[in-house]
Amino acid sequence: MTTIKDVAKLAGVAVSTASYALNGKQKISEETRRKVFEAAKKLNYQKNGFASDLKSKSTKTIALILSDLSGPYYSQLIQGVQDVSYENGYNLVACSSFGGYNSTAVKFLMEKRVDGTIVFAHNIENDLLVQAAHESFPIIALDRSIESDHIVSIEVDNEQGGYLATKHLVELGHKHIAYVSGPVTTHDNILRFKGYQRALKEHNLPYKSKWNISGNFTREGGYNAAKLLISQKDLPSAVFFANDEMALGGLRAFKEKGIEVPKDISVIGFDDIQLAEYTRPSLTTIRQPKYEMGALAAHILYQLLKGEETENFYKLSTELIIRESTKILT
Amino acid sequence: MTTIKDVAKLAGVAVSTASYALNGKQKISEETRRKVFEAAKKLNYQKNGFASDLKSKSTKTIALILSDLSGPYYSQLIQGVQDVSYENGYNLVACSSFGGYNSTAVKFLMEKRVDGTIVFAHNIENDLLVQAAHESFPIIALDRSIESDHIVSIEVDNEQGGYLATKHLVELGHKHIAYVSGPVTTHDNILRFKGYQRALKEHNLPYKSKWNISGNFTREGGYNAAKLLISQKDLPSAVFFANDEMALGGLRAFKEKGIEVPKDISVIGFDDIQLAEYTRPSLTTIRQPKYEMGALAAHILYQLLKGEETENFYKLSTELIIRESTKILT
DNA sequence: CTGTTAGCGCTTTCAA
DNA sequence: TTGAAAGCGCTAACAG
Repeated sequence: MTTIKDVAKLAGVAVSTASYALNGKQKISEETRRKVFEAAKKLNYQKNGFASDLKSKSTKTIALILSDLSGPYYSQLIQGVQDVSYENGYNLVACSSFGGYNSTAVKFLMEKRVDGTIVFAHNIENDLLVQAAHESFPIIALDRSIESDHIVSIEVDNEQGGYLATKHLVELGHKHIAYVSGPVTTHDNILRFKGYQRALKEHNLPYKSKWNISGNFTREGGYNAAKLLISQKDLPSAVFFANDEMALGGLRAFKEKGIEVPKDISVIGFDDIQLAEYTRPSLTTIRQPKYEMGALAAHILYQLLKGEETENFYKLSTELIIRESTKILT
Repeated sequence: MTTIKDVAKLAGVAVSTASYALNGKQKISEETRRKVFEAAKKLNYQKNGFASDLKSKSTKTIALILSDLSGPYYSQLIQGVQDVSYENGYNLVACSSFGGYNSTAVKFLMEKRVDGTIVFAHNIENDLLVQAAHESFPIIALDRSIESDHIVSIEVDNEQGGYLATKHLVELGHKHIAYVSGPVTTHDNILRFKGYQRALKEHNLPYKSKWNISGNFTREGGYNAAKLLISQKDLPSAVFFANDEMALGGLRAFKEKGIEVPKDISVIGFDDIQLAEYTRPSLTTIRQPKYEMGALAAHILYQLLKGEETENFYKLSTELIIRESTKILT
């Protein structure tokens, strides 16, 4: 590997001069600059990133930590982060927290290989984030609330989303509304369920636990939950699936049993994944502002990096997207 | 920031001892190790990744460079890379080549911030890769063929895919088969088109240039191409869209004009994107082995990193996926 | 088993 | 405008 030393030697200047020239500092004469660049080119010199980072104590890059790099779910979020990063002249790398303590994510968090990070990965514990955060290493935590210095959390208002979904069904005249939940201990699920209950209560509708079925946030789980609902007789007139994946499974189960959506039963999901638009019938759902979330996260991170003050908690609203899977109860 | 020096001082040992202890080297006594860890914990010590990389000349991480980090298209590819990386105990970061010469990707390529890289981004030129590649920095180039030391290319057999698609249509009895192409200069498009022509020739079917329409690889382009085909009268009985996105646009155009797929016209795509399964009718297409491509790329990269020999060129086969959008010509 | 020390490749202060 | 030299935080060779 050729180093800056080699370049300096070939150009017949001092290392410092070579460094100044290569980095475009003003104080170097045209002549010298040219010589240095020539030498660099001849040797196919490529700077060693670590060495310069080590010295300058800044990498001009941030990391986006996701629990699954390959999830299409993150697409818009990434887009938001990317756009804002680009505007700010920062570099962005994405890494996965797959593998827990041995994951790339944890390595990046603990070894400060970047200037700051945005974390959207539930398999990383709060403690670890608290430990990793530092004045010179701010962290933006998505979809969790965490109170600590140098950490800002951004959450989607899941409670409001749950409320919105349920209210939509109620306003269509539905009085018997089932809730297919995600893993019961999940933060997201708990809040969506709270919103569901609040809407019921506000409209004086009773909550029936037999209509609260667990679906594990998976397509399969939603399928099974719908099957269970059907086998219970006394089918509700509407079902709120706590995410779209489960709703997809539910749609399939209803179709298999000859129950027509939305004629016989209304279905609403949560997330607005890409597929929601393409199912038959297309899926009414609650849209999470994912792009905005990513953009906001990046924006705040860059403020922090500039030493500016910010709130340490943000909440984003959801939006009801009405498609074909819900209709007025006749 | 607390450094290893601070830890050593607090523990009352030398830096080297602290380093050995922290890195789990054998030669340190239990007692000393304990002292060091205690001190590290008390100071919330976190190692500086660059410094150690600089010294050890290895990062144990590779980069996956994509032209668009947020594209759902890459999902399976990433999965393949990730799985194999995990098995090999390497870290993986993904970065985008968006922004050309100022992109994160180029920074990582030129500044050797990782041990090696897999590139799937057409906006990075061959020259740059050739320049960046080095014995200690192997590069795997996907979907392009490039001949240079320390670079291995992996391609999907686009020609064979084009042939397969066309042959499928021919075998269903179609004699009038249009080709909706991507940008005409694209490597991918050229090869798919070649395959199309080979299949025609092999079955003694004439090639008609009026049935070769450009669609730019976009949904919109496919839509327009289909419209054009329709307005030309003399509609072919089958259309091969050089990718699924265009086929989606085509499907919409046909539906709008009351032309039924596959009754009136057969449609085949290329890629097997996730949506292909969900359109009405679902889309017959050519699947690219994306997971395999990612896994193979990573596998080869790790071989190279271990100093083993490999081929410098690999070609992967495609597969015909028959769904509803093609049928026997009656 | 532990300590001393050189040095990875770079940036930047200071002096010329 | 240029050069000499210090030192970022760490690892590892070597000596004890």
